[in-house]
Amino acid sequence: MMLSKKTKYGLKALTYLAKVKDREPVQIAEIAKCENISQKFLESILLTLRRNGLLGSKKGKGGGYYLIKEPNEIHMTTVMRVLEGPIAMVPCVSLNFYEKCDDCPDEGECSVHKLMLQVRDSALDVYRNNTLADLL
Amino acid sequence: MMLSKKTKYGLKALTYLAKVKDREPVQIAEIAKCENISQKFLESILLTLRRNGLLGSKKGKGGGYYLIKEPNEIHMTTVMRVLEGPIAMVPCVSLNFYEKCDDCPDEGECSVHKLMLQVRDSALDVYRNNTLADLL
DNA sequence: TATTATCCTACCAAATTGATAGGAATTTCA
DNA sequence: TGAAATTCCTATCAATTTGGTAGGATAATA
Repeated sequence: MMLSKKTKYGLKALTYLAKVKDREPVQIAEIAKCENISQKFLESILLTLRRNGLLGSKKGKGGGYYLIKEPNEIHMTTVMRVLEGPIAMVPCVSLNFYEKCDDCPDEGECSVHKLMLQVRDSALDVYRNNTLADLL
Repeated sequence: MMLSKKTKYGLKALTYLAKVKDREPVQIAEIAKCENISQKFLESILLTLRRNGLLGSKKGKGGGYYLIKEPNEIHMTTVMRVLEGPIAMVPCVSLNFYEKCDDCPDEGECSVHKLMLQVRDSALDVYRNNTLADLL
């Protein structure tokens, strides 16, 4: 149940970009150096953030990555889902990726289900109440 | 960030045992069968639950595992920590297993820290407010 | 003393994670 | 026009974690 480094690094990069004036493109190398992240690994993370509509990019000299929305419009629900996957800790309580447990005959009677439903709701609460702007 | 099967199975087994009359010992085989769990895997899970003071056991004929506390005295904070490990998703916000991130110069300024602190608190809230009895 | 059950250690295959390699595509600018 | 800068993309890899298995040691019962 640890946060993956992918998510950790992705969040740090987003934060870094949120602080940049005028949304100027920032190069991978700069972010990697300042945040102590393996450059190649960060490269792949920024790529998925771009593919999922959170970042824009520009190639060639003076190129790099930049936010395409304002920090207060970037919700942690989105960021977490893109980087870390479903917020629910079991598929049977997932809003977006629901799946029935094949070993569990009755969800209503399942203690795991009952508990994880609460955990999901409380996590969702946090993520919904935080945008990137709130973390600066 | 998925819940491990270890935790899932462990919780199901605890729930199963909580429903047993007079805390009679129940054999691994019975729980495994009723809850659709690999018997050998469940064996190792019950063992760690016993070693961590959540279960008692009895060997030989008529033996098995049983709760040694009442369900309403078994808190989910304990169960989760024993089965799943630290509740915090990053060591730098862990109460019981704190560790400084070596890549992060200032926790107070770290967005990951800020967010995960809230997530930890909200999860802790859920786990503190649930005993095994609440999940029956 | 035979049977029943937990106890314990070691092992294993599959999946995931964090990271690297190396070049293709695109943009800038001299 | 062409060299440099930068993202884009695919493939690969080692280490770790996870879920599960094997096989016998130990203890309790009858």
